[in-house]
Amino acid sequence: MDIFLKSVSSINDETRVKLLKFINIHGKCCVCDLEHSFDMIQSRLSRHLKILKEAGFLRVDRVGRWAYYSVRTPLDEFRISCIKEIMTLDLELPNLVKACNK
Amino acid sequence: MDIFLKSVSSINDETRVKLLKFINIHGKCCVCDLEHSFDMIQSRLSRHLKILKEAGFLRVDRVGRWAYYSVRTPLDEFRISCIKEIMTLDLELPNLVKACNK
DNA sequence: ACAATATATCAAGATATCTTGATATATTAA
DNA sequence: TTAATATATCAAGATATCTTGATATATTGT
Repeated sequence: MDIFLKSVSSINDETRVKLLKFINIHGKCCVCDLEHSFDMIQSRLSRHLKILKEAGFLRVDRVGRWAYYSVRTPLDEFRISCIKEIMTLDLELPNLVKACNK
Repeated sequence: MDIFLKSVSSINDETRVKLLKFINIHGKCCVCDLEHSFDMIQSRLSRHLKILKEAGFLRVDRVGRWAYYSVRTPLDEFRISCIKEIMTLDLELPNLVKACNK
């Protein structure tokens, strides 16, 4: 039950649904690109990414000072169906802005 | 997005997940049977059933003074996958107690 | 019409979640 | 080693959700 509720509560937020869809579309994204794409305060973004990660939707790869978030794979059937449903939603997503000094 | 978040938030609660599974197992249940099965205060139960109904998971049929809640059908794919996942969860559900004067 | 039963709704306190700004940590460049 | 960049975490206020108890509504039986 706890794991189920963790998955569900992680997508019970407009910001995180948009982030998840955005990352699913663009693939691996570093935090600062997301920060600038979404024009979102960094602490807020970091928190939302952590929640999606701990819920099993995202993974992080750390390279140097960067953290790259991407959709975890393989995903179980339920999380796949959640992402599938999120992909059908008509959301206003920002354009990808490359902003950090890589 | 709003409809999606309504569905998701409706199953983002342990009580409602249990109710939904219970009703899916037993079929049509009236409020007072649920009330006694779950040993739950009536106002609380009524509120949770309303949330599941408005989220599209349940329907109500009123017969005389009784309200029977059952899983709505047909359900879209996403809600089906939610219920499917909930059915796999190892939850402690109460026994069905028939308690009203029908 | 009156009482009893079944259900729904409301108000208020308790609890959880979200946002922001400040600060901490870790890596790289100079 | 110092400064700058990228990311994470914490504390506190703002907002939303849950629970309870009281009350409202609607139906049935007498």
